[in-house]
Amino acid sequence: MANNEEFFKKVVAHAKEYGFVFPSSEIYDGMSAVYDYGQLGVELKNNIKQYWWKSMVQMHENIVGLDSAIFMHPTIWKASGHVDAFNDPMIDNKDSKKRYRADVLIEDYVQKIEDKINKEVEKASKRFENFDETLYRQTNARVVEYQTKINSINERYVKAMTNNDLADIKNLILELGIVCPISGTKNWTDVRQFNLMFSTQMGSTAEGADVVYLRPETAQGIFVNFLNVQKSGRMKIPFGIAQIGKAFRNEIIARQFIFRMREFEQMEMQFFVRPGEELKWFAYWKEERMKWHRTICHNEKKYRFHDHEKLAHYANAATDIEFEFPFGFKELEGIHSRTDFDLSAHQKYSGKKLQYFDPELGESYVPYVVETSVGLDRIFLSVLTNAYEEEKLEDGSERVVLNIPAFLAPYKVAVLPLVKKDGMPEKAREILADLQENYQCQYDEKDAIGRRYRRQDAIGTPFCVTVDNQTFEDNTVTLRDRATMQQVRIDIKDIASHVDQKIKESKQFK
RNA sequence: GCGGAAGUAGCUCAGUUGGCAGAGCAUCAGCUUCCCAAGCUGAGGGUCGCGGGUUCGAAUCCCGUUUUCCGCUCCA
Repeated sequence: MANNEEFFKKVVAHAKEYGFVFPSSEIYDGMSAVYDYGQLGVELKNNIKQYWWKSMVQMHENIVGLDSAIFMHPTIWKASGHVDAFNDPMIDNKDSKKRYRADVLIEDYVQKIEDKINKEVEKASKRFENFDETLYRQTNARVVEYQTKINSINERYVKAMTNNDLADIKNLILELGIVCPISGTKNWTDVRQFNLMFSTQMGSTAEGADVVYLRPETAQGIFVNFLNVQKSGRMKIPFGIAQIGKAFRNEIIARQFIFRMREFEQMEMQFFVRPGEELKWFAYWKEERMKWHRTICHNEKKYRFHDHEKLAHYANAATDIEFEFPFGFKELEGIHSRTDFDLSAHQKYSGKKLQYFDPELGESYVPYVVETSVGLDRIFLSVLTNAYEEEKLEDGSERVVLNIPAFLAPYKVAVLPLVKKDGMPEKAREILADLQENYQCQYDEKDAIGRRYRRQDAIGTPFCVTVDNQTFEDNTVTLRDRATMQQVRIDIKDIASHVDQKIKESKQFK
């Protein structure tokens, strides 16, 4: 594990050093869990996006795209359950360092009182055979006393929650003498509210402004546009809507570099199906998506499914595709059978019908939804961690190489004059100009050729084209392969077709 | 959020008891070089994370803060 930690640190350092990922606002000390993509990172990220879009939208005639706004009507987040699901008050015990939900602590306390009541009543009823008037009265009085206490606790708790009076919830915990089950102490921190969603105001005056949220997932933008797309695109079920976009989550703790960020990018596809057919499609997409991932990293052992046993409120089946990062197997993509939860909720909250008339069945229904939702930044990280390699070469020297699949590599070709004289730079720039039409290319004439090859290795450029003296004799160049370091001599006019072929091969699933 | 450690040039780090801010690599310019980093000459680059305090004097001591890493915690 220590090795993996070291390895991961090296990948992170490499990402920064070569311009893949920078900490956000670095000159102002940075922002926790926010990162910027640099000149190489943006290329890699865009390539991943394009590949996903092509696979999902371009290659499926029944899937279309969408780009919905980040701001949405606040009621959407009530309908989706996001507003209610994440307003728990939390409290920490300073001695045991354990965190609890303050409401659960109070509920547990109330539960204990109820247990006491039950015990007493049970005790009393056992002696019921030889009826004991005194005991009956005593028990009755105590039940009333407990019940009053419970009621007053509940009343105060509800009031505090309604007024968002977190200080009073803490007071209540202190007054009741609730102790941490682990440390047994009452050394509590203040109660704090953790809300998953970022909020801001819309409207230019403070008084007239409404609270709006930054979307915590892109999916809802698809659901609320379901009928727009279906009708304007004349879509027939089953069909899908795909979207790539930013989402925002106010994570309590965000670590592991770009794995969990507060601002991140999702690539989602919501597939609308007939009720009752959702599990069939769930199985279909589960398999399809796994195949897709395996074109990015050809090592099958790096991927696995993690089926959810405990399902979210909206799902009737769910699985994750996990990737083996240096810090363990972690979720890359979620595939969820969301039932009709979202569309039904929006139908209810908006008062608008969100139904589809199925001409084959001759009836209307709220479609069921199967979702594929993948973290773009996580794929990025999986590509990077999987690509990074420190090689010991035969001559004893070392090279750091990023084995990024050619079809995703930030730069496809580097064009290099063997030496900076004899017209080689000019010839190289000629070739470069030609290749730039189709590929992201680099030109480099500084330093010895071997060093330049290493520089390209370090940023994952799969091909290096080198102009030498022979180029002027027969119009050929050498083409070096990143992985093997082998060179072939090919005609200048064949470079493009050669590179094309290799790029194509790089995503072939073996 | 709690606890621990760290933050000095682009990177890796040194900096003694508080006394002129350093090295290697990298970068840039030039020379050399016909195929796999570390040849020669020269140059640029730092408010020592940030703010305050102690001191004649702080990278160094103290307090606060922030970021990163580790552990805990959290993650429909």
